[in-house]
Amino acid sequence: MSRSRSIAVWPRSPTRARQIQLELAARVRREPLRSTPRRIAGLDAALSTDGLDVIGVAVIWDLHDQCLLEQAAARRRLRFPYIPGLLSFREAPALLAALDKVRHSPDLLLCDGQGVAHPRRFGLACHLGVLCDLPAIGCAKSRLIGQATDPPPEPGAWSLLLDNDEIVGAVVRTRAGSRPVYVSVGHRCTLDDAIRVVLSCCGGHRLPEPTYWADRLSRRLRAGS
DNA sequence: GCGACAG
DNA sequence: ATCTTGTCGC
Repeated sequence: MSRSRSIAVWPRSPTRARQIQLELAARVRREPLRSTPRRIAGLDAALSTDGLDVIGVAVIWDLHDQCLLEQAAARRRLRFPYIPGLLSFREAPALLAALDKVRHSPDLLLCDGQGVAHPRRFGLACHLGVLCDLPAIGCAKSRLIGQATDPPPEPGAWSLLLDNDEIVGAVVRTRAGSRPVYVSVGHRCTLDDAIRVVLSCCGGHRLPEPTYWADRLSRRLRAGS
């Protein structure tokens, strides 16, 4: 029961990977969310202790009841090096495999990485969103591209992330006293939707609950192997 | 050539 | 991501 289409391609060379990004970037849709998402999939990855595998984790967070419904993980051999701008070719295979193991179908994907706040407007969240044909949001812990002023110190405050004159995302303060997070559209939603969703599931942590729990589980699994 | 650079 | 001790702050 694969949730992603069979259009996935996993190149070995950086050049081919960038070419694929340019092709798939044309499929990214920035449009209003059709309905309020309830089941949010939180995605994150960790490396195995030996550094040979990627451990992908997918958790399902119920935004209505504010609780964790399910969690799943998948381990895949690393087949691509880490190169800024090409992160998805390294983590996506394991994340998609983890997503396929989850029983509750998610309404939206919340990823630990960028969406369109990317050199070719195709970060991890766009890649996963397009392959699964689901609304997706990128919520990264640091910046890849773009400039922004520091958002005010109050939780909920944010400032636009600009790449020249283009709006590529927002720098959002999810918690007082903590560094802000970088939010951007992954697929099938607007930047306002993305900011709203991220803020709606931030329960006291810097990271939104879905991503927070996925991160926690991935580290736990790493420690146990 | 130099600096930047998700995880 | 991962490696790592102490240390500043609430």
